[in-house]
Amino acid sequence: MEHKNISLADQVFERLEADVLSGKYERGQVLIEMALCADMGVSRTPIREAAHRLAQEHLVELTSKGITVLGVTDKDLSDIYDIRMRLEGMAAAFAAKNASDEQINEMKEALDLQEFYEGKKDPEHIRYMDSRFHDMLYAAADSIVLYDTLVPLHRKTQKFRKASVENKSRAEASLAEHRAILDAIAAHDEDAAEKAMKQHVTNAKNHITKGK
Amino acid sequence: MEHKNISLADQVFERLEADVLSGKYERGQVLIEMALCADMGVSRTPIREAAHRLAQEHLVELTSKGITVLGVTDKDLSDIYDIRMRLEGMAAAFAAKNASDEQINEMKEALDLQEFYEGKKDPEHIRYMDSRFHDMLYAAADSIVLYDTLVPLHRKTQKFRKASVENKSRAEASLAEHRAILDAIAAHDEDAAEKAMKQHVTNAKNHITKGK
DNA sequence: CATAGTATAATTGTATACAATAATACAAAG
DNA sequence: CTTTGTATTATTGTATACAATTATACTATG
Repeated sequence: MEHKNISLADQVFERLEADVLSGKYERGQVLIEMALCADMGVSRTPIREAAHRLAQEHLVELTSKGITVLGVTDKDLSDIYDIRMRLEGMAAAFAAKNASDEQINEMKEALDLQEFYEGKKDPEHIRYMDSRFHDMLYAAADSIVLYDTLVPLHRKTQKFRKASVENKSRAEASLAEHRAILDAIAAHDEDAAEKAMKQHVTNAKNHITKGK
Repeated sequence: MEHKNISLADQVFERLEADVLSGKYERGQVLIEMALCADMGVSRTPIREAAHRLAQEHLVELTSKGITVLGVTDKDLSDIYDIRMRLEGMAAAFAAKNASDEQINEMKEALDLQEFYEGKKDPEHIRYMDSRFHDMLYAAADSIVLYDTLVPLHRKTQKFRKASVENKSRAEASLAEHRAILDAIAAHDEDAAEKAMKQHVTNAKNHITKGK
């Protein structure tokens, strides 16, 4: 892998976002800039930059007391899936229209890898390949606005997807749904792609919010 | 009006965003932090914070050369309306479900004012009341995620709405569409609200992208 | 004991100084 | 004339110093 010149601020942002999304910091907890500086071994500047970006995504709130953790509530999660139901369908339709043969092949490889890791019962990699498929699909849709809108929403659901990838039957169904979506995209059938994706996100939501 | 304790960074962000969206800075133009400091009479810290927030919204790009203006392209605009078609419909449905009587009354007052300003041929206020109606509807939908997703998209279309509010027949049609949406919300008819909103955004897109 | 007031401390907001990197101009060599 | 190497400059990234605001603890007073 290539190492890009990633700024400290970017690194802090990723780590802080991951810690909020993973639940390491719980809702209501107040983080202090200086304490984070000591934890991460950087000055306040990159910490502040990251905190402000998190605030823009409503994952934290900045007050005179410090950085209050908000995280993702059950209501947020439900709303995110409702939004994704509509927008991922749109993205799939766009991808069906615009995807190049190369992009389709790359997505197919991602799904083959997903199948491989399911055989090895490797949840970490399964989740990664799942994210990768969606990310590649967003890219194939060829819409910066759609990409910027969907990626943060998708990331916010990550900790909740853990249970799904560890559940064999849901993981298998998810793979089959991905293949159906890709088939429609490969056939450049926009309607079919949109419907298949809508069904996929609906199923994912039902599985994740079950019992909540 | 109450004066909230708005930081310099917030002020710089609003001004910079407005200048990018209004076209004062054109696409490709490179802004330098120090030059902006001199323009606005503040230090680099708030300028940097604002620039990074703009970068997160893809309105600018940060490189070693400076702050490159991206703005909103025609393709972006088209995609934004496609997204809004789906999500504003969702917001209207949510609002039909959740809006309080007080919120419905407030929206009605906003539409009455919109009608008043159309009579006075005051485009600036027409546009403001239009934004206000949509913003109140987002709030009535009672979904932070939806709100955070839609508000930036709505703001990005602002400079393109200028022509619409100055066109008498479109402005009148827009008001009638708003009233139809509000009627459905007041009746708590989710499907009707969604359909009415979808039609409204579709019409708005058709009017704005006409000839592009 | 409750409450108001005040001094202190903690925290963020802002400005500036310093470091690292990347762009640019220019000169020298082929 | 082109190209390559180098010195200089311009620009952002980062750390730190300072200011302003807000929270907190404590004391005096009723």
